[in-house]
Amino acid sequence: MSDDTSTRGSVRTITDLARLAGVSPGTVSRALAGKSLVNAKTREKIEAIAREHGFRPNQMASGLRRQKTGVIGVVIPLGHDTRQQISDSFFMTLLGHLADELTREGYDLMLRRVVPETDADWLDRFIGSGMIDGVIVIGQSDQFDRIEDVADGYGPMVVWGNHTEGQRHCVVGTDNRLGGRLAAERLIAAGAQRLAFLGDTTAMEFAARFAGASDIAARMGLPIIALPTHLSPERASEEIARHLAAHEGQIDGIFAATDTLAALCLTELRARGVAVPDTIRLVGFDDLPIASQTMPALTTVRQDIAAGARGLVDLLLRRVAGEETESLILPPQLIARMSA
Amino acid sequence: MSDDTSTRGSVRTITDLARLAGVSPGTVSRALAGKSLVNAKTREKIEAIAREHGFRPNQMASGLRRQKTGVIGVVIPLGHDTRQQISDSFFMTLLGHLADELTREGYDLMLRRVVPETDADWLDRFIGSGMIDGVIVIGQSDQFDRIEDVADGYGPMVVWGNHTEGQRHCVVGTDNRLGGRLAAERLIAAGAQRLAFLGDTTAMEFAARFAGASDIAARMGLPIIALPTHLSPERASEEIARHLAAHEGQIDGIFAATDTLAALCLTELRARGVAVPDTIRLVGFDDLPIASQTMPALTTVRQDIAAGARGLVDLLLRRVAGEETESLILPPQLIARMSA
DNA sequence: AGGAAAAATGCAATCGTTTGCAATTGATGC
DNA sequence: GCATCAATTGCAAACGATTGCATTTTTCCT
Repeated sequence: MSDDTSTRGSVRTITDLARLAGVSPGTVSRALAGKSLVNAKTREKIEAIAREHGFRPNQMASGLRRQKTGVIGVVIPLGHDTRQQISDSFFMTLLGHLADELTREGYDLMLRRVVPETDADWLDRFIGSGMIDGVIVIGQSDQFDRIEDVADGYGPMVVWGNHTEGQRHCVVGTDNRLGGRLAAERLIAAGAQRLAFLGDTTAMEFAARFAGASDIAARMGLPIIALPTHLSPERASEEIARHLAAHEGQIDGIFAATDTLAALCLTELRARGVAVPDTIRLVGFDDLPIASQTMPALTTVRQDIAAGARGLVDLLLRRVAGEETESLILPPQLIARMSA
Repeated sequence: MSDDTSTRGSVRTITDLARLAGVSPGTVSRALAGKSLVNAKTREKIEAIAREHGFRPNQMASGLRRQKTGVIGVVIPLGHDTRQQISDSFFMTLLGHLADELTREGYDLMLRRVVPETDADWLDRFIGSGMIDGVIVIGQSDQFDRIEDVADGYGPMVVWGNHTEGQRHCVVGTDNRLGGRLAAERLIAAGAQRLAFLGDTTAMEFAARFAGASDIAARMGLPIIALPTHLSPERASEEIARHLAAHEGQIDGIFAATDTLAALCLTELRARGVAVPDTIRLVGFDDLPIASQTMPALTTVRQDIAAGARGLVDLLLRRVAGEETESLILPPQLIARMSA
């Protein structure tokens, strides 16, 4: 190839480039940074040489000097159930949108999955590494207190999760309690009288969803029970089967904490020959793609993932810039389909 | 809190710590790095102080000096169809496993999504940034040639994708052609005589799957047609509907490039009142969680995602260490369920 | 006790870029 | 033609950790 004369990579540092251009490294730095303090012709020449040799300034050195890395950390704390989020397409979709948003703002994304149980120090370690300008925590898991602690001393952090009155860390999330109310109202409107909640209520978001459903059940004088269930498909199927067997004939409306769980539940119900929505009504949460593809299609509570990602990035970047920001609570929306 | 006396963050540099410990920065560095050249008591003292003040060495500075960052780049090139992979749970699951594997090996993961069309320079830019010790490319998209070019001058790169005879870059992937054969054989064994392939054959992996199916069709003297379909759910549904309408009654076996497409196809077939597998047999690819939850459950060709992630990381780290490595081709496995 | 070898530590240069300040160049006005 | 001022550029000190080499301290042997 003809442009191989450029000996790809022979110009590795700004100093090499400076020598070629016959100027000082400082000038090269300014030229490439687009500062106005450099003569137009000089800049042009430098840019030409840089382009020709495919030169890229070393981000580590730049980061070190400027005390800014251009990288945002995204950390996913995993609960006991290590495999929990790996298959949860909600988190993964959120991650995809985050990557888009951050890229658009010129930031890179450093992803870390941590197991708080085996590594109490997870958040401080990430922040203290000097590699990131800010951090987005996806999911509070059972680490609410630790996050609160960190928030006191570290500004540029935003968390996806549930909002609690008076909390100190900045959070973005759906109004889970309201979502729970919508779900329960729908189940009852569809004729359900004895409700059940499918999900692990030790997770804050899920607890709030359950609380919302309980609000409505209480107001209507109807019973509601919680059926603890893990998120990972292997365990969930079995647990759901047990729950359904144990409460056979005693429930006629199920609110699943997640569409994923709802879909599994649907499979189990079919296996048991239970008619949905005639015998048991079912409502999910998230409005994942799968919700519209089950048979019958899932009635569910939608979270606006794209808006969530935008909110997370927007708030975080303002915090990186030193601003104080309020939390952002997004409204859930009931998507009526066939299952309730 | 009592340990707030540690004035969190007052000890920011190795020099601060050295002053407190009454030694030189060099010694602190050696102590923290676990080198054996430092006295046990000194080390202990330094470690104690470090722990007490929550000290973490700055990774940027360390990376700069050592010319090693401890970060592996993961880049997802997006085709024309920008939204393509965002919802594709195959890629996201692979990403999750990659994060696990890299963490286990002590590396961080830097994620970047790029649109080669608007940014011809995507791969060189990432590599030249000095931020990463190596790069994993998830999917060749339509960038085969560019990847080949880069591979000539840059060692630590491994690509997830399809293997082509004589290619120069190191790839990990499923034997797509064999997978395609398995799918077609199954369809035919289930009674299909007129086959169709659902998917975009301009993507290399998909082309190989189609080629495999065509091998079998040709051997059996049966016809097979390609029905070009995008991956994003919005466009796919509509396109599938059009295909089904256009070829009504002319096909009795469909091989979908992806479980996601297969699931959508199933929904469309149901909408049209077509019986599966009686009238039309359907086989997917990937064995995603959704495959076992459709009605009827999907017969599909499994890719071992976890093994793929392990392979990618293993090969990459060996290349980071300077080794030359061969590509790794994983065997697909037919998972027989109800749809064919 | 004396001396050599081994162990521990300190010193200072280095990684590549940025940036405050000083020095140079060129332009302008009289 | 000279002083003045603005526009460019060069110089050198950072950023924080690492490491080869020199120096000190300790250990151990005779």
